Amino acid sequence: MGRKGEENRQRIVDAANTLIYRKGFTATSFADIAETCGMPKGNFYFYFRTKEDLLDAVVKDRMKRMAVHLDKIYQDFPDPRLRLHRIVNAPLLDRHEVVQFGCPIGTLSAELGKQSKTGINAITSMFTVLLLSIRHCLEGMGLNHDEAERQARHVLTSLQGAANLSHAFKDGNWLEAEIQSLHEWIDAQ
Amino acid sequence: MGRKGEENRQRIVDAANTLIYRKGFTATSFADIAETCGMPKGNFYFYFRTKEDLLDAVVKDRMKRMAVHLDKIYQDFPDPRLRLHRIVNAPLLDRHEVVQFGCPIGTLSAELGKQSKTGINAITSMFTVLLLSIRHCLEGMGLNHDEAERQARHVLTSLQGAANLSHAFKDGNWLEAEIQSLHEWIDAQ
DNA sequence: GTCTATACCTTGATAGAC
DNA sequence: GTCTATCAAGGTATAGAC
Repeated sequence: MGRKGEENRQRIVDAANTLIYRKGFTATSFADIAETCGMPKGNFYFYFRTKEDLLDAVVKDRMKRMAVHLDKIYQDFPDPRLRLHRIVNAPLLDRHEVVQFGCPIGTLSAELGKQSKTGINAITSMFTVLLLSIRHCLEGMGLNHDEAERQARHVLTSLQGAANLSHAFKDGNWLEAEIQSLHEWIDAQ
Repeated sequence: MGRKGEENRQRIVDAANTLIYRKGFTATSFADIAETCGMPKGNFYFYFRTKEDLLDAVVKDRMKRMAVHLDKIYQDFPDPRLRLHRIVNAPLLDRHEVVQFGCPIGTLSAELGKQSKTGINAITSMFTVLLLSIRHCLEGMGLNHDEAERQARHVLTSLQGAANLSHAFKDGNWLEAEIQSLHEWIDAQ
């Protein structure tokens, strides 16, 4: 596939990514995606064999973007405590979108987890990467392995719950309050 | 509508309730529901004008069941601390289902919140009822109004996050560990 | 590689016999 | 009230011209 082909493929993935986030996977149709990226839907089958294949590509793309984001934090913040502050603060950077459409990882995994779609393993691995990053920071701050794992799970749980309730109530204060608590807790460690 | 009619209506609501929980609202079709409750789908339109009307009935039914459940806890446990223990423990009673299909309130509100379905307000009110119950317990335990609200939100956030991650990872330990922490926290208040 | 046209199925919803 | 038959619309996926 040439350069032009790669570009088109990426345009499809980007449009699908946005729409799946905003409407959900089942509720997103090829017609929607075609309209958003300005391509006839017949073209999709040149790049992806099925709708699920497109979903896999979208999840891989999200995974890649998250890895880039985490890498940047790792480079910019060598200190594990400051690093952790940045990681838990990330949802607030997209506060408005989280209120409107929920957590991009959480809402998709919730939908795919009900059915037994293949994409569920991939999206869950995004949670795993986040968990490992958080645990690594906590270990760097002096917590032993078991305690770091325990607390990292608690941090991820809080973020996930706060994103969900912010979305349900359409109120960013849930997210803000919970992340504020996390910042204070980090400084107390 | 006579007794027989009420029965049939309830059978439809029950089947829809189960399927919407297991597959999601969009992914649940009238054909699915008809097969589950053993009625031709043509009948549904005698009881409900649209699929959204049926959704509203399902949410109202869930709301009613939760109210009954909470009432029972209120009668059986006059002490606010014991009461709160029971409330936060509730998800563990359906542990297996939560792992398979997620939180019945959280996953549905996540789906409906993305679209602007009318049912979103009703399902969110289930969170509100839970929040008020938790806050009421905390006030009964001596916390002042603001602090009780703050902590009640934190409790609900933890439960919601734990249910989501249990579902995503298909691992009930997330739920168990978080609820265990909540029990310990309650006893420390 | 890209596009149009369309096959084929399932969806929510309706009509009308009984 | 209950059922069968069917509708129009929209879904994924395919065929084939260019």
